[in-house]
Amino acid sequence: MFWDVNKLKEKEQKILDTSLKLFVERGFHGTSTAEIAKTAGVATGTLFHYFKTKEELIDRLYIYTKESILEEVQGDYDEEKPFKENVKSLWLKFVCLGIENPYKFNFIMTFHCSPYITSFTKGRIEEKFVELLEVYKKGFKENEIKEMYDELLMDCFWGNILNTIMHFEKYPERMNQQNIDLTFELFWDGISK
Amino acid sequence: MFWDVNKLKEKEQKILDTSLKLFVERGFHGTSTAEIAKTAGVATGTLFHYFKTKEELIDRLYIYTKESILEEVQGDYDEEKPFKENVKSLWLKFVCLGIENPYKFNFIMTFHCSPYITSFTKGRIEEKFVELLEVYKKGFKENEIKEMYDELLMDCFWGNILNTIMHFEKYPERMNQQNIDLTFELFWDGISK
DNA sequence: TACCCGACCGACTAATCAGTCTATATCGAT
DNA sequence: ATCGATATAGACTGATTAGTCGGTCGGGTA
Repeated sequence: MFWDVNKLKEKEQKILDTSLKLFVERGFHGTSTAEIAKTAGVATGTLFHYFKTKEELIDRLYIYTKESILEEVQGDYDEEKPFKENVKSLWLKFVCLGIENPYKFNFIMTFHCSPYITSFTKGRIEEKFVELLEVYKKGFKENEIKEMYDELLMDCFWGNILNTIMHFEKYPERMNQQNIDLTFELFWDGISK
Repeated sequence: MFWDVNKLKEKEQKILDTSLKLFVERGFHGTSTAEIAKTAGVATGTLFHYFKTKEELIDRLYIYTKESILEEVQGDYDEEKPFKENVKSLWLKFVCLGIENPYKFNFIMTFHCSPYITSFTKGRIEEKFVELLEVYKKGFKENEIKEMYDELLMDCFWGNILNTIMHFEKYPERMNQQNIDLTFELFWDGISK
């Protein structure tokens, strides 16, 4: 039956959610599978039923986390609006998402360089992010932006977003409309001619 | 004798160097003390002779790493030169240091948020960095900089440095005078009024 | 009814871990 | 030459680890 399909996946889901939290708080090797299972309220046998190895667990957690972020930032581009507003809108969406989901972003920041995630997995999900930004790349070329190669522009964009999220995580009392606008201007005025 | 004093500390030094490399590559819990000892070419007994616990090892490694960076960036401020040049000179020193010592910077990035380093240690070394930047803070206030609070300015400065290091680590073929100058302008034009 | 398959469990195992212990070696000082 | 202190070694230990195994349970199918 339909609700049983969901119920079946409930434990798998719980294992993923628990792993996200524990991996961020204590690291990959610092979190035992026994601890994940216990915290998630399942047996170790169940954990290894869904995930063949601990490596497969973190690998699939990486995909799951990145895809859930990607889903929330889809098809946002509005040709009617000025380019800067489009960029700011995307930037703001990522920043808000990061502040609302500190564990997800922390996990990605910590593990995107790690050897546990296979490069196949990294590449597969990276492609989707490049796709998302494709429509903006054209805009950057047509506007009053400093001359630079795509990779630098992308790293500046991402770097600024991650930096902003970490900053407001550190100083939550500073987070208000004015300061958020300011941090975007820091990025925009930097890349503007 | 003089060279014997150095020789005595040789193994301690080797343990620190080896730990830096292994902790970055495989994480804290992912690196066993036996592995560190073996790679460093000492016995486990020797490792625990110099470092009471694994926690003390990473704690002292953190101090050692940050202090070695700090030492190389001291007393650089030149009242004669324009402010922007002073800032760029400091910025450049950090960026070059980061590119020359990827393990050191990677270690700090990975572990400055980690629970293994005691907050006492973190605080003690953080003070010295704040001291270093004190002389620049005054300069920022007196120049044509956007109005913002110190913590945001500092996070932008550091964020840009770390971002730049990571970018050129990823695309070493892009690293040349022109692109390094450009990345600094990205920061400077961002914070400028 | 019978039986089959995937979900789920937790006791179990072989390997590995951080840290200890005891023994020897080498130092500088007297 | 002798001595206390420190440096070094590596076998050893109790605890913990990732992963296994043999089993129960319950819904779907024939």
